[in-house]
Amino acid sequence: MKMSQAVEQSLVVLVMLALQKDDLPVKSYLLSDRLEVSESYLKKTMRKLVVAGIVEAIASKEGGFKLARSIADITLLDVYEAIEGDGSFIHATQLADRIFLNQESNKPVEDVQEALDVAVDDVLSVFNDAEQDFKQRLQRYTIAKLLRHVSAADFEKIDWRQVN
Amino acid sequence: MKMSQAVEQSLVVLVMLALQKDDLPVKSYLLSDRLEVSESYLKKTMRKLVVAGIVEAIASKEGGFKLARSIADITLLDVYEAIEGDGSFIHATQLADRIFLNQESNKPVEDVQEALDVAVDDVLSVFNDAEQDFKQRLQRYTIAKLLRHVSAADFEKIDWRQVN
DNA sequence: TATCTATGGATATATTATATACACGGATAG
DNA sequence: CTATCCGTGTATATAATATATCCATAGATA
Repeated sequence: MKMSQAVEQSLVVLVMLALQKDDLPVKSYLLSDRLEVSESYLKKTMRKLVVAGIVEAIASKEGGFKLARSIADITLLDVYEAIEGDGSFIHATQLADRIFLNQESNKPVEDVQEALDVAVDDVLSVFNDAEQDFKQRLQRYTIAKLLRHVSAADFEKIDWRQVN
Repeated sequence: MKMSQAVEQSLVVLVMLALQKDDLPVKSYLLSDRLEVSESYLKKTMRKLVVAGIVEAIASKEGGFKLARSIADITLLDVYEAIEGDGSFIHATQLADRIFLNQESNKPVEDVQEALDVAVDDVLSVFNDAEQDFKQRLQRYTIAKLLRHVSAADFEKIDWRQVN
């Protein structure tokens, strides 16, 4: 079970946008060149952040991407869900139903079958709870908190749009 | 980020083995036939459970798979890690290092770079903590607890090896 | 209105999950 | 002992998904 690299990519981009001087939009090729990743893929990733309302896209000359809201309002969970979606880690098949399917003998197990239905619900809710634990931890952390060691004086100093 | 279906498959198989009369070994084709899954893939999955010390394999006529230890000693985390491995959800690339790489101008950002190094460590540890939250929840649940609604009288009643 | 941007669709490639086939070694029932 | 039949290991095939590329189009603004 692995997380898409696009999540890490998104976090790095958001940090760059947070540091951008005057909150000016940064073009996709400036981001992809600097991070040495594919521009096309980065644009698709950025699109997900746009749809999630995390960044704003400006399709124009002198356009690009900028933050859509305060870095204090962007949690790691927001970024994670923007990229990975809000689906569950596990998706319930009806595998356990087949345990007692098509049986001809072994009839005196109806109460066992009922107990197993409870067990299936248990498994799903335990995994669901575990997933919630994971996501709640991500929700407690914002981009602002990530950047807490950047002094106020250093914000707004950098312009990624300068060639260098 | 999705979990392999082999995890659910493993849990169902473990339940079947737990209910097996006299703890007799059950052959792979009996398991795969009943669950209507590929026998080859199920055998590969079972092999992981063997390596993890969760089930025992007996390669012989009248052989098969049986539990290697008490269902009170098999947690959902044991099963999850047997299948998915003990690796991390996220694996650190050095993507963030490139933010300030190859820059010619923008020199007065060395302290920003230091702050970002801290931020990268933060992100990794937050995701790591979230993962630990997830896994700790799985560790609190055993197969025995899953089957707590199966009455003692119903254990040891079923023989999956009977044709039916 | 010209220009440059993000967008969307189609498609290609890489990686991983799932599935199949088969030769081999090993344990045990007889 | 030995024939039998099981799991193991390897190689390979297929499906699904992640990552990457290209290009035509729409949109915003200088």
